[in-house]
Amino acid sequence: MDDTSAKKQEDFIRDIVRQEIETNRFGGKVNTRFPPEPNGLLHIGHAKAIWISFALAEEYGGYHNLRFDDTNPLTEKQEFVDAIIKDIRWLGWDLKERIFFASDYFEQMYEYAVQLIKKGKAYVDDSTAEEISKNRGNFTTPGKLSPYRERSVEENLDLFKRMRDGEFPDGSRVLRAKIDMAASNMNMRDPLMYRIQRATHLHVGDKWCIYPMYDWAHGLEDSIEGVTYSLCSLEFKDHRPLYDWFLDALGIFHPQQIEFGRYSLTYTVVSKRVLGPLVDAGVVNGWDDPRMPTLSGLRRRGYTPEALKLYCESSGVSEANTIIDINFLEHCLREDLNKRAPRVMVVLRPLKLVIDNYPEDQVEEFNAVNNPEDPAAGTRKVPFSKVLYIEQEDFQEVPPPKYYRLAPGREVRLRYAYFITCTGVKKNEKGEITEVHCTYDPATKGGDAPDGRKVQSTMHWVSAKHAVEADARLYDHLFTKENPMDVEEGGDYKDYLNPHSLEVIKSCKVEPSLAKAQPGGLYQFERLGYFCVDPDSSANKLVFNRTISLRDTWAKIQKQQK
RNA sequence: UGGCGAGUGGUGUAGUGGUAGCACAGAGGACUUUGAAUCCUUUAGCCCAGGUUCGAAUCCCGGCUCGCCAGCCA
Repeated sequence: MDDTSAKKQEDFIRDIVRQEIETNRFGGKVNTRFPPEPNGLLHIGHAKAIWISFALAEEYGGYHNLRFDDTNPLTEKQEFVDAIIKDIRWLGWDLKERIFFASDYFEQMYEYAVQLIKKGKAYVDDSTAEEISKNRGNFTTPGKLSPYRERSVEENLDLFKRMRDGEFPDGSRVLRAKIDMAASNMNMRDPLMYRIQRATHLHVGDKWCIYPMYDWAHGLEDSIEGVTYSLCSLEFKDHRPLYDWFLDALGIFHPQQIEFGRYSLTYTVVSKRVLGPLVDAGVVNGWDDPRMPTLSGLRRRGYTPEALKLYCESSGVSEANTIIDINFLEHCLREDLNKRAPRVMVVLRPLKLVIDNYPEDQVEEFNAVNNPEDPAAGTRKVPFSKVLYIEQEDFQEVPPPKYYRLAPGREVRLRYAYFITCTGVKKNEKGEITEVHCTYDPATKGGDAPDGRKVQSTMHWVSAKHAVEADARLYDHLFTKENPMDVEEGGDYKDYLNPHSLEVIKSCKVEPSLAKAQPGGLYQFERLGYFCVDPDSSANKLVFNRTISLRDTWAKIQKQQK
């Protein structure tokens, strides 16, 4: 990733790393990893977790591995491997060749397990799953020792080999570490290391019928890869003693696990358990629906990797689980989009505007600035004629207080074109306004009055006969409640789904320069917001997603007036 | 009612024994050919109670609140 914007990062993890560099614990090396299980798509929370690990290694010149923690073949799929790699690359991380699979270490893990058995620190248990669960005890009661706990090393070795060789049915035996059935930390009550599970593995096929458990496998994977700092979320804090125990028992390279808080966003939920049903029920249009917090959803929505990076690095790292105000994410988005998005004029809800004193067949072209934040973006020509479209919201027959836009008798500026003065309206039989009529002042060509008079408002417009039609999809938060998971008695999170999270507007009028817009293209529709071209667009129909609106002071005033 | 962790403005974070700072959000204003952007001003905070100290957000002690943990999931 480019780090032109990188500022000095300070957090408790970097404090630890800095201290350990001074004490030379790892010879100055800072290597990290991001270890997803390929059983789902990455979301905004993962983007932050990836940033925490990868940016740290990058700062210290270490490597950052992507390692698929593929120890449970029942839930894992190749499509997720592919999607995860795509998402991480999209975020801007250079993975180089450093993409690994836990399953590549299965043989080595097996050898390590044999070592533990030989040291008398692991045993094969023939108990059923229920027995093991029951004998584990609970928070206040110690567990009971398994009747198989004192088997001889020879018997354990033999049984474990035969587990691997497929002599026993699924679930009939497990390999467990011999630690302490009375430990207050449940993870230390003789945790399982291997289970028998016949399933075709996405990466190693049918080679194995025993699969390692997370706690056993994870430290080994880190150790084998030379990861120095194994960063994970808070819920693994209780697992660290076990992580350490395995590595110490084996006497192999021992990385440092450090846990950080999970990050959530207001008006959002990232859990598969919640999002899955919404996808299945068609509440959203798939995992990459622009309302989804998945990286594929954010990408389709128009989020940029740079905006996400800004969000990750400026939202802090701590040991508390937090819910970050989604306003902050959106602020980061606007920050980036403002700098990069070309400006363009689009009328979402058209209202016909006729300039009565403008010559019938005349067409003029005005120069429009592509991006005031970036002079290098240049200018473009925008055609102007007698009949235009303006935004319905930009005209009020009876203007409310503080309304600056067009109203009968009022003069406003049409951006880059002329000052116009409203002379009247035409209505249909239902009394709805169908046309607004006005006159223009030829002396204000380009948008400046030679006599220095001012107008209160500048409005966007599109020439009717040059307009291209497009659909616009306007998005809002998926949920109406800050924390949708904080449900009231008898309710559930579905009660907080936002019924207005998607609004589709047909037949918007866009300026002709947009005719050649390509999927993924990002624009600022002046005065409206940032939009991107959706992949649903075709040669004869443009579809735009509203990525995020512009900050809207007028909307705020209107709210106050209510 | 066991273990582990966390509590600083509304939100997120800095501060590690010496004037509680930053960002977002909120409020007000300047500027403006986007009611955008930009700029300025401003509201608002150390979970509670003891103790140590000249001095405590920081150290000690007790309490409270929140989160996580009893998968052959990760």
